[in-house]
Amino acid sequence: MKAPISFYEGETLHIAKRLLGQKLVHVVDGVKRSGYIVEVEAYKGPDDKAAHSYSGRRTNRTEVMFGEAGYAYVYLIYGMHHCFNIVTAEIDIPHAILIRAIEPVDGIEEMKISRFSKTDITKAQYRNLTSGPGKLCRALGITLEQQGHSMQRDDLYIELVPEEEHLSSSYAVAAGPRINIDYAEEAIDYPWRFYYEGHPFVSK
DNA sequence: CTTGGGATCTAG
DNA sequence: TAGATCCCAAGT
Repeated sequence: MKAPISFYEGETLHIAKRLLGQKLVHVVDGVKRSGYIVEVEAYKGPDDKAAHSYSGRRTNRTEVMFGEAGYAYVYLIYGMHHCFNIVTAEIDIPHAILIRAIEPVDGIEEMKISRFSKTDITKAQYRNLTSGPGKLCRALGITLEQQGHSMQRDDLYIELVPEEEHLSSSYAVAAGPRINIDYAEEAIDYPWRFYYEGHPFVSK
């Protein structure tokens, strides 16, 4: 079942934790690519110094964060990598959740091609398929084209995972400080990164 | 128009 | 551990 808009409304930290174990789906050329979410980070502007929407900074790039929940916020970083976020909370509250890692499920061969241009890869390469925000975007075929897209589309959505196949029953949820936000002063230590402890696809 | 910097990844 | 590589936003 596709996660409804209401899934993304409410308290961002709760939504972040609820996203763990759900399936992120992107359909490319009619082929479904997906993975279980195993690592996320919450960004809560305008008060969060790590957020692009800090202090209400509203630009073409960040505009979507100020809109309603359940939309994709995609941006390019370091000139070459894409990062995929989902907007949460109410209108004018510019929160978003960065998806940092997934465990591959559907379309694995297609993801291998997108990442390594071949399907014959080593174990180490397989572990690197989707274990980071830039890597998973590359694998899923997410680019700036998806910026601002609704998560209710037929080709981009979260699929709610039935309780019995949920990773949360096998892994403990850990919380810790977010990665690479050393400029964020007092927000550096906020424990807004959530992940499955010991899961092989968690970054780093 | 110019400039500085960034929620990363890979290779060596 | 450095280098790739370029959008984005702020300032002139």
